[in-house]
Amino acid sequence: MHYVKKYFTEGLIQFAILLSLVGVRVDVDSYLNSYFSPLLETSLGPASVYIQTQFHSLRYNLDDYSLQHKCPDLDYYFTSRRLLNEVKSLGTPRFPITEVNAWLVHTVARESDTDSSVNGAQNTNDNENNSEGAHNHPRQGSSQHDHQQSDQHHHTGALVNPSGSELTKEDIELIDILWREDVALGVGREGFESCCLQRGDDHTAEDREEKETHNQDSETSLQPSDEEERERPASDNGDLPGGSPSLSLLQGASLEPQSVLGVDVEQRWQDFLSLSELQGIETENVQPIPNPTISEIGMDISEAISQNVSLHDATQAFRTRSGVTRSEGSQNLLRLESTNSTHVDLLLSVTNLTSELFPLVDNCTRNATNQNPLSGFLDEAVFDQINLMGLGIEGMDNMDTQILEEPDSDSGLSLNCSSRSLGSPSSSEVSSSSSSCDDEGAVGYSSDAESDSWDAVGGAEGSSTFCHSQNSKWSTMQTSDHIYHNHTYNQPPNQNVLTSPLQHSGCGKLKSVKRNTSEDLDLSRDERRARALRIPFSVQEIVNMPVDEFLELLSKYDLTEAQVTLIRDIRRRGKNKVAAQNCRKRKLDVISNLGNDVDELQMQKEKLLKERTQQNKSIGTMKQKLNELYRDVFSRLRDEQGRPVNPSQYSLQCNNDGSVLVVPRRLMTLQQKPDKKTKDKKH
DNA sequence: AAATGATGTCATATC
DNA sequence: GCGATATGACATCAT
Repeated sequence: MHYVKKYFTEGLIQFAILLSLVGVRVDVDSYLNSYFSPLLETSLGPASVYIQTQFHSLRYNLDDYSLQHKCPDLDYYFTSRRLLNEVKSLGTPRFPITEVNAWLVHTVARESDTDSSVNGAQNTNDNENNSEGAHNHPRQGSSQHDHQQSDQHHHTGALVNPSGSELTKEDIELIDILWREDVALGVGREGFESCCLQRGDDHTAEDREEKETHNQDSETSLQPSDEEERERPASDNGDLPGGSPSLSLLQGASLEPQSVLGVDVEQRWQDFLSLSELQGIETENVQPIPNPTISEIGMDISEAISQNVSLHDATQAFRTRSGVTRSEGSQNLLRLESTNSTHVDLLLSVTNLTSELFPLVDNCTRNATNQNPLSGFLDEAVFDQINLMGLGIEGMDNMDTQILEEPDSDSGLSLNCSSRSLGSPSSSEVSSSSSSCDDEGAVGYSSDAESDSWDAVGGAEGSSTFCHSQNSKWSTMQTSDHIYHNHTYNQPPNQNVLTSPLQHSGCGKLKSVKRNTSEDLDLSRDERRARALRIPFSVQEIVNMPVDEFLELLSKYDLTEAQVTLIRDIRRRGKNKVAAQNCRKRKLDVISNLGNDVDELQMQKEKLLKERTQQNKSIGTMKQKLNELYRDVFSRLRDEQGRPVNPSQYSLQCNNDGSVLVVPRRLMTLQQKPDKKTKDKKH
């Protein structure tokens, strides 16, 4: 009787819990109080409240809201209820009860596998449930039924999922581990556990211990409330102490004899149905939750992962027997194992887990909620969510693949480049590379890609079909990847043979070419031409070497006509370039010198002008003094009669002997005329 | 957008 | 005559 009571209690509590999972608090208290009030004292109220709030806190976690307390108090619960009632009053769609049906399907599946004795009753029950149209999907039911009848032995200890694949014991263990981690989160642990009771008492005992440890260690927020603490002793009469009330019920259920359990589960299901019928208002008043259960479940599991739960082994074992998703999970596992493991890896495994679990839910709910017009809502939501998770993981998978592959590809490119780069200089000696286009290794000419670019530019002189096929291969490869690589190979950077210091000062045409390919940034036109024709000499060498050496070089090596022409042109242009630069420099020097000369002459001119001014000034002073002297002299002169001499009629004449004569001006004019005549005659 | 300077290149002259 | 050099002229680019 004790077991019966426990199972009734457990069933009802499960029902309440499951309803709470979908955001509904079914008012079963009155029902339970009226029939099972002693049992209800143990854990029903707290359990439903607890799980409901816990579950909604997960929903918030899924929606990236702020993290909620994992142990919400009753205020939160009543707030949630109030809000849900408000939403319900708005006439929002009713939320289907597919969650409940899903777990019941698990229960049926488990019980169908327990033993043959139970199978008979189970099959009967399945048939009954199928006839009711509220339990199993017809396909699943029939397949399950067929499998069980034809190959019961094969399916012993395994759950059968709708797709026909099996959930073996390892899977169940995995699921159990996941749920064990989620037990504190309260997501239908009991329902799932009821499916897994077939594992036996030993295993259940182990689980019990693990449950306790996990409940005590992982979720501090899930510590039972005071009310729960008070009720714990009541649950200790048949249940193990510790953990949440749901856990207590679970443990109690696990201790049940399976034979009784199979009947009781069905009885509970019948009770549930009757309860739903009796409280149709309540079941119909199932309160909607926007985008609820699947995301919550998914996040529930992922949150279990986020709790540093080491599910690695379990998930791995789980994956190894999965189908496509398992293989994907394995790939993901292989990629991610090297790094921090548990989070993403387990998320992947959980995704696979959900993808394996929810088909059961899908089919079962579809079966169980055929009469519910909203039965597809949850299914679509479920699989949308799963798909989203899968897509997310696939996206992450791709990202990881890229991350992991890019270095390889990049390194491969580098290897290609380096290998080619290493290969060419070995054959880059002039003696071996000048005559044949097969020889790539001109000194300092690492790439022939310039030929195409050069030809495209139009700078080809002579036949540039020289090794064109090979160049084309190079060009396609180099235009993007080899551009910024060092082509100096074994040569030191300062010995880049194609780099002429004079050619880096700036070149107009070169700049125009440079814009065509980014590789041209460091190469002049002649350098590109020389590279294109595989000239085995550097431009600098061609330009700067002496004439005799240059002629010897031309005669020594078997160069084609185009090469010789190009070499001569390179030398001519190079020298002319230098000459032009020198010429301009000289011109500038000449201009500068002429400017200096102009300045100097200007200064000299100014000096002379100043000097002339000084002289003129002196002359003026002297004339003034001379005039004064005249006046002074004539003022003192007297004629024979003693009269003053008129200066206008007489003038002073200085002779070479220093004598001074006073000569009448008339006579002086007469003397000057014959002198002029004599001078003119002389000329 | 025009002016200007710098540079490369070609043609030509000169040595 | 050849090569080197010098230089004017032109084109192109950058400022």
